[in-house]
Amino acid sequence: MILAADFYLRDDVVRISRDLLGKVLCTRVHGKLTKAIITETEAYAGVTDKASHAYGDRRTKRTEPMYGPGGTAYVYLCYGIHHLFNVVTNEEGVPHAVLIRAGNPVSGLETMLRRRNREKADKKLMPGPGTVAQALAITTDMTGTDLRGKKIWIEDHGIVIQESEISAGPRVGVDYAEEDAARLYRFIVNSH
DNA sequence: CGAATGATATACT
DNA sequence: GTATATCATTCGA
Repeated sequence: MILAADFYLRDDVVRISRDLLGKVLCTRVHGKLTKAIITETEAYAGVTDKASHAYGDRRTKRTEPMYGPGGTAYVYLCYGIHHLFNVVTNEEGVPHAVLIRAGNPVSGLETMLRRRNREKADKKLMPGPGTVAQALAITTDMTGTDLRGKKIWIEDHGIVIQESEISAGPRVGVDYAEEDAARLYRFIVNSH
């Protein structure tokens, strides 16, 4: 079943990041259906978080989707090469988001392998946020679209991740964020 | 370890 | 309008 709006509209982005572990991210691009279970996430807590693009209420054309209602996609190009996919949370006007950092294939494996230019499904299939987006063909033209659309959506397969299987840690690649860089906003499912 | 690579934000003219 | 610094990274040595 597809995740309902009230899942995204809650006001605790850190809690939503943790709850997204075990959910299934799905895309249908060029007629190809691909699904991946989410195994790693990071929370970005809006205007007060120095690691967030929306820190200091910097509302620009790029960050605009984060100001939309929870359940919207925020995709942008990083380092000129990689598309990074985020789930917008909280009510409209509050720019909270969750970065999807890693996943495991559920279906459409052949398509993902081809997109990633790999032979076998190994640990290098989706080890980071850029590669997840590449495997699922997520691009910036999906930014601002609803996560219950025809091209991209998130399903709940009833998979329950126990607290004991989750590790929390500091976020990656945000050294510039000073004291906010140390926050435990990253969640990983063990057995990666 | 370090190059690749381009959109975007910001600070100029 | 034009210029330039800066990235929520990846891959191959």
